[in-house]
Amino acid sequence: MNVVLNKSCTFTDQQQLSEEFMTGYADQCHLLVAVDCIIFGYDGEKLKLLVIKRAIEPVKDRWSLMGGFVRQDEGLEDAAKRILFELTGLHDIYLEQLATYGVSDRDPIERTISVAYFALIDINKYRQQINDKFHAEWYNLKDVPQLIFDHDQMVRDAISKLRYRAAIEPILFELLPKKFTIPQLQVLYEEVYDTRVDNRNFVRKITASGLLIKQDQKDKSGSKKGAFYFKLGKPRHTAQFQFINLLSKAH
Amino acid sequence: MNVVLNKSCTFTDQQQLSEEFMTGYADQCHLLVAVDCIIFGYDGEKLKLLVIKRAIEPVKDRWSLMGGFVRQDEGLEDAAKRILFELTGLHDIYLEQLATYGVSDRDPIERTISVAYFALIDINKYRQQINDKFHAEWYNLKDVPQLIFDHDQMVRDAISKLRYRAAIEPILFELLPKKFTIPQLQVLYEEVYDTRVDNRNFVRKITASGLLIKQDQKDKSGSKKGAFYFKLGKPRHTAQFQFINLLSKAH
DNA sequence: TTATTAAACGTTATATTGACATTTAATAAT
DNA sequence: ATTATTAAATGTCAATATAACGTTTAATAA
Repeated sequence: MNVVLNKSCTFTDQQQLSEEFMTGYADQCHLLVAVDCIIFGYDGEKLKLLVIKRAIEPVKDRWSLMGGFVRQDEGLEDAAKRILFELTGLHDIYLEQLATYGVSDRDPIERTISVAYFALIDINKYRQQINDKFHAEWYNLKDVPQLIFDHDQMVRDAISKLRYRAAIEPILFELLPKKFTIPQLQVLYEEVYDTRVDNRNFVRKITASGLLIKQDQKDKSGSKKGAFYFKLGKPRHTAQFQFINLLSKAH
Repeated sequence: MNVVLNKSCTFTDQQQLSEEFMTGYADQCHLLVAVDCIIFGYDGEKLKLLVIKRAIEPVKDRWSLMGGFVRQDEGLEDAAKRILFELTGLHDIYLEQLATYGVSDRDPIERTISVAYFALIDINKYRQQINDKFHAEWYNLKDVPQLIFDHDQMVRDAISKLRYRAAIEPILFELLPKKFTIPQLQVLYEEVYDTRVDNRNFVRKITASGLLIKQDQKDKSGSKKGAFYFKLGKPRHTAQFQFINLLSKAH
């Protein structure tokens, strides 16, 4: 594999910190900048991750996050949106910057900085469209195969951040359809935090938030009795509710 | 000002996403990658921010965060540590990645990605050493002057993240000396969250955490009676205590 | 009509929280 | 020596939130 060294990088050790502020940034080191997407999905039962199977060398046939390079006049988030669209065909997906990975040897081909974003999508909305060429596949979070480079670490960090954020803001609703049931919601929390939750306490707290609006219809698919649909009252992000204590363990 | 366009960037619109996985990353776009540091300090009374006055064109005499470019074989965090050391002479500073800023026009000179880190340091430990050349200055957080580029936004984001993190982990102790007093600690929380706190409730909660170890000596500098010193018992980060409800407003 | 299944609902004891005032330890002033 | 001053340190109680726990209900299947 051929390592491409950037011609315009003529860094020397005498370089001063203040060089940034010389006229222009000539002779500074330019690096490859990639974006990788950790795409979470929920189908009403399992929390899943979308990964792609590399069809091309190098690391052919290994699993990977969806990623790509940032273009010259493209913002980071724009790049992430573009990549998500190319993979899923979806617009307006919940997208949040996770972290940037920049250890110098993280990519064996060439030194690359990767800005990781995580996305939350309702799996049922996603219908594999143009994207057979990416060999995309949903895996249950627990069964995700080993990924290339530092992508495993990215996924761990993404879960950690997801838990973190979901404890403070109601972002998990991004994983659900407009209408969802309480059991679906509860299982989602159980999946995200990898724990069982006491149903009665869960309902008490979630209703105390005042976020949910009960619908007349029921979802009959999951049980004989059926479960009432709810929808989110306030716009998904405005609600400032503490979800921290939503999890009281089931016994 | 001369805009330096990277010679090795020969991106075309026909470029495929999967190009990342061709043999090597030839002809991909390389970008400038900078690191900027949001440096918080506390002197026992005020939460402060360290900024530098640009001595050189362009944007001469404007205030700025401390930053620099990432070098070819240098990790992102290594770059941040190097910059921090060059400015403060300090090693082993608490450093956390904040976010990466990559809107394509954020830097008027040349398209630059900036990875922002925030640092927490005990001001009294910091003695301006080699660094007169940077014209560094501590400002009370409320009085920080306007900064260049998107640095104001970075500072706002850093405060937001600091509050966020401090609500879950005891990171604010990084801003204090080894031995500190309860009043110092309380004022620190008040500064970070920009609110007054009820002293009795604060003490109850902070002692309930079991983190603090009371010392025999008192700090006599602040009052006639003096305030007992405490130190942090457990290593600063291991403690997993919920600091969320540490703030009950004073009336 | 009965059995089955998952959804929906309620109570109580305990722990946590917010609101609120007084006492204490040291120094400074008389 | 006594008193004044200042900030530190401490305690109580009512209200709220929490965790733990079992029973009833609505629908379908047998």
